[in-house]
Amino acid sequence: MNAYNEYKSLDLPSLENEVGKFWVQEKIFEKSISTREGKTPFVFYEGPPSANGMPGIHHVMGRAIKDLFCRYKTQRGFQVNRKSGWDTHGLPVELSVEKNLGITKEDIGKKISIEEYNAECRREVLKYQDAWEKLTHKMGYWVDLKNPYITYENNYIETLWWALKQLFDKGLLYEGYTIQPYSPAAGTGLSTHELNQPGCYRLVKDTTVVAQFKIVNDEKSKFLFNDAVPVFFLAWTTTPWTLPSNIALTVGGEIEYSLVQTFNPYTAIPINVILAKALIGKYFDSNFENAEMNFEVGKKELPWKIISTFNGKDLEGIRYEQLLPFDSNKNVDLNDSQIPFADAGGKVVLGDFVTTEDGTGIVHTAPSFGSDDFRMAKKYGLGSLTLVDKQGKFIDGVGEFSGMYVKNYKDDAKYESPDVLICIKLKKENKAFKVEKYEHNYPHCWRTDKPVIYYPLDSWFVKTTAAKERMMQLNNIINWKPESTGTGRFGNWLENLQDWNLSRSRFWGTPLPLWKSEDDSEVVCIGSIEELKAQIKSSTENAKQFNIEYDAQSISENLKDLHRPFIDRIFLISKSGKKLSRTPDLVDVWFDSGAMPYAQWHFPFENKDLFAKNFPADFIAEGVDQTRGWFFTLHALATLLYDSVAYKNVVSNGLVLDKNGNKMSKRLGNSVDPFTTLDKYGADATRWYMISNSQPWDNLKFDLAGIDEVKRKFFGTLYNTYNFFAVYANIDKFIYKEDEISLEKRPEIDQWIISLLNSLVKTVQEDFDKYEPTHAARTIQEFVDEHLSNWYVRLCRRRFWKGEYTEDKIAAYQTLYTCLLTISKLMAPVSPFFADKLFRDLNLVSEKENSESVHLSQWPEVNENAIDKSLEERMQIAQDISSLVLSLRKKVNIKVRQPLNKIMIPVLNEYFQLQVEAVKDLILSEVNVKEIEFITETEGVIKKKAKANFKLLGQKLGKKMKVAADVIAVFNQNQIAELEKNHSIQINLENELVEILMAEVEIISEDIPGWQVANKNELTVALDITITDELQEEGNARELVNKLQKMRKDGGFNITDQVELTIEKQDFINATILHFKNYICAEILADDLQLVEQLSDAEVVEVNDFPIKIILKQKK
RNA sequence: AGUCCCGUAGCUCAGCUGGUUAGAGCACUACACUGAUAAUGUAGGGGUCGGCAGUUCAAAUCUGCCCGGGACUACCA
Repeated sequence: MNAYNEYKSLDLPSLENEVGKFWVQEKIFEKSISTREGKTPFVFYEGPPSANGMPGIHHVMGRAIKDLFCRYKTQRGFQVNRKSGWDTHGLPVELSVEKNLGITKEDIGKKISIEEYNAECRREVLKYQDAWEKLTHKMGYWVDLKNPYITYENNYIETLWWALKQLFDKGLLYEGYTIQPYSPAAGTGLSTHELNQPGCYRLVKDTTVVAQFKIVNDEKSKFLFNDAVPVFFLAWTTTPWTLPSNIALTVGGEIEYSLVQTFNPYTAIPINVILAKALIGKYFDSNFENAEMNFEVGKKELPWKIISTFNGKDLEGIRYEQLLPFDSNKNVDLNDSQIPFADAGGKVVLGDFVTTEDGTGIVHTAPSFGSDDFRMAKKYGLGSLTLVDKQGKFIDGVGEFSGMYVKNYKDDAKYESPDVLICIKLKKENKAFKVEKYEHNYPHCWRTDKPVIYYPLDSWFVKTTAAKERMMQLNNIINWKPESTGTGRFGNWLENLQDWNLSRSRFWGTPLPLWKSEDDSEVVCIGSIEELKAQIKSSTENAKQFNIEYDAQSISENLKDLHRPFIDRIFLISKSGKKLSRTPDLVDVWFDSGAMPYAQWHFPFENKDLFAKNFPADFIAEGVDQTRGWFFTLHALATLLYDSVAYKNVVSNGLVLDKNGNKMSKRLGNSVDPFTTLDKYGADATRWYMISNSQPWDNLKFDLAGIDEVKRKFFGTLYNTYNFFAVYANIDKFIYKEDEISLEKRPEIDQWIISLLNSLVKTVQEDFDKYEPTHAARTIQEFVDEHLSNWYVRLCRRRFWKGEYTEDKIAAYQTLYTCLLTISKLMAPVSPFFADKLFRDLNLVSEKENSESVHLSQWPEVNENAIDKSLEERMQIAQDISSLVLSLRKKVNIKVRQPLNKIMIPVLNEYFQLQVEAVKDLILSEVNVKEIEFITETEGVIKKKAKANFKLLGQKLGKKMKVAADVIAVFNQNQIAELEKNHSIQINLENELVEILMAEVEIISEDIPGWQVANKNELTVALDITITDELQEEGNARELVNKLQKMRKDGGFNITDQVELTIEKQDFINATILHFKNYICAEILADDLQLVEQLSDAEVVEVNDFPIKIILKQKK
């Protein structure tokens, strides 16, 4: 009892296992929240992971960041609730279910009912929940797994409905029409996610055409006509099947276009054409520019001539004739009515997306089949033509093309491509300028392998653009780490904000709570289950009134699960007697997670107070890939619903790459399994490595060797330091029962390490407050390695293992104990297991702290009075001087055990001398030298050197700086003396006298002629290397002690065992033993030392190259 | 294509409100130390600070352009 645990080796994984068990048994996590009851909350939101995939090493990274700030704030006294969550809806779940069942989307509702399908999804979605929970425990991520929010639960969905209803009531939810990737073969729209499946973009050869659009000669276009020759726009397309649906031509306003005189290559008819000047070379051979104007079909030499050149702007509004007029495109659709083509299209418009990289610089625009095209139609009030139906075939009334599939969707062996047929037709009609095969990347439906087309589909949108300005304002008060993600990536995204397309035509997700009449005239948005019940009730009455059959009882039974298909079975009857059916779309899963601040509490149906206390979040953290995902949806919903930010601080962390900087992927086999990593290296070393190696927002090149290094350098050193303390504290029975020895009564070195320790606490606290964990970890590591272990413990070793239990010894124990305990608190957020073990090993004996775990303890308070910068400075001087002396010893090959008489240090000011004198004893014992002699300038033995202070002089001298620096660098001793005496000196710079002040120059002592000298910055040290007989004897004595200590150790003696020593007389050693007998005995714990004439059965050891015979025995 | 991040020793990273000879750890080599010892100390080699321009007396640091790696968003007529 009451002894510090001592360890034989450092085994992080088993240590963590043990600490983890302790946390569970003693409910430490629960206590970390319950003991902060009533304290200021620090609100954290957990971004819900999807448990239908295995966690990866990058999840350890992300969660380490989340965990460390939550733990830190707990230590700072805040109450930090952490509700966990699971993201359960969405495409990935559906895809894996389909894969498992071997079905496709078309089979749903046919081979398998929606009910069974969704039941399968529900089972699938938490498939890896166990693995996730295991990882959570293993890595020490504290989050409340017992009460997670789960996005598929009815309560969660009900809150989403509430949120949607809020938006609906504010007029922020509307139905619109957009162009989306659509697979006619599968009969379904595709998400961008689906298009990004591997292999969807494929290189295909398509028939392309540069079509000629004949310009109408009118007031606007007359500048293009000067004879009877017809003038055409040239426009290129890779999808000729969209040409019958052409509505407009788009040109770039600032792009230069030329009117070119030439012939149609297929008909040899003389024509004038317009295309971008920069692209003329693509269609015309420069050899035939201005050639004689005649041409025959089949000839290669196509003559051409530029008639004029103008800007795209000049073409705006010019009209052209419909390229392929049919019955069905005489009129076009515009605002639900039919308008003649010429009134709603057939003209040139300006678009900023036009480039001169390929094509002709004039873009064929078919609003139904391209999103740019669609945008242009909206902007210019153009109509649209959709001459292709959802099966992917031309509708009736497109002449010979009617009923043809635009791509070979039915695997018809005799299939003829309308692309080709249209090109042939155009050629014949003098409307094609160039037809060729073109190879390009085109998206394909990953399920059917058939080309996707872009097609207009109905969708519901959130009108985020309405709150664009407000969202940007609110973004300014969010503290982004790094800042650039907020101002750059996120800010930019907000500036170019589009409305949020909510609709997904899928099965497993939150159903849109919208019920619509068939004629679209009535829409009801439902905001709660109660409301839906009320609607069913009023529907019953409405139904009665209109004699419609309505069985409220059986309809209400579908309320038990708010998913499809049950919800689809609910229909309503409006006051006007219309049947309202649910819009079959689901809500984008990002809405699920963006609404988690409300839905996790089933707000506003329950927990109103809880929500109020937990909104907005103080802190969230996710990968930078969430910028336009979760970070956006949280922000958008908070702005729209509450005119508030959703989070005040956000850390967006980078990716975890493999050690070569490549993205980890299962396919490449370079992904790192988090479980084996944690098993082998431990969570603490892994977490410490991740946090200390690179800033969270930089990508981490994950290298297992780096974890090893952290384990050795940091944990190894800290463990050694603790073990050192434990071994001696147990011997001396130090249990911190004595009163605290006041700082001023402790030796300088104790004051120093305590000063550094307080500076450390301050820095680490500031770093954590600023969400800069990397600097915090590195600073802690530097303190432990450089200062505590390599200087404090090394210099103080003797204080621990020598002599009586004096006040000095107690001071040493108290100091080291305080350092270790404080370190345990500072490192606890990053490496929670080891920190807790360290804390408890110390505290179980001392019982100084009343917390049973470091994670329940209070963050150390900074004692500003203990911080002594002047002391820190002089200890730095001591370290530098010691290092210089050691390097001098090395240079002349005199080992440290050999004492030397003196070192000499030139002093240039009194303060410096005082600083050195204060740490003199430390230096002398560290470098084993008897005395320090200070050499002042008056003795004239120091060679000095002057150096310009660039910062000061540069501002003063400007251009002359370089010359001045050169002049000052070669100042002789007299000049320096003059400067020191008068505090200024005149120098000649390019024939101009300039006064240089003392303060503008640094003077350093460079050399003491005649001595061994070493320099570091302004510090200079000389070493007297004369070894007198006396020094030699002392050196021998110390060497002998060293050998004897080794014999003790090899002989397996305990540290405290007393010994008896016998040595055979030798000329070499006699004097030494005579003079240093007491010293030797004290060092090796010998009661007596016998010097005898002859020894048999003795051990022979070499002392400074002389063999000495020795018998060392344990005293009985 | 746009936006953002990153590029400093073989590797991982500091330094970047412009200022003197650009630092640390790891790795490598040599030597030393030895009651913290699978630790430690000292010394050494190793750099066009991604490239090119510009601003300036002075640029790793500020500006512009470019190259390479990565992320996201969009598009490919």
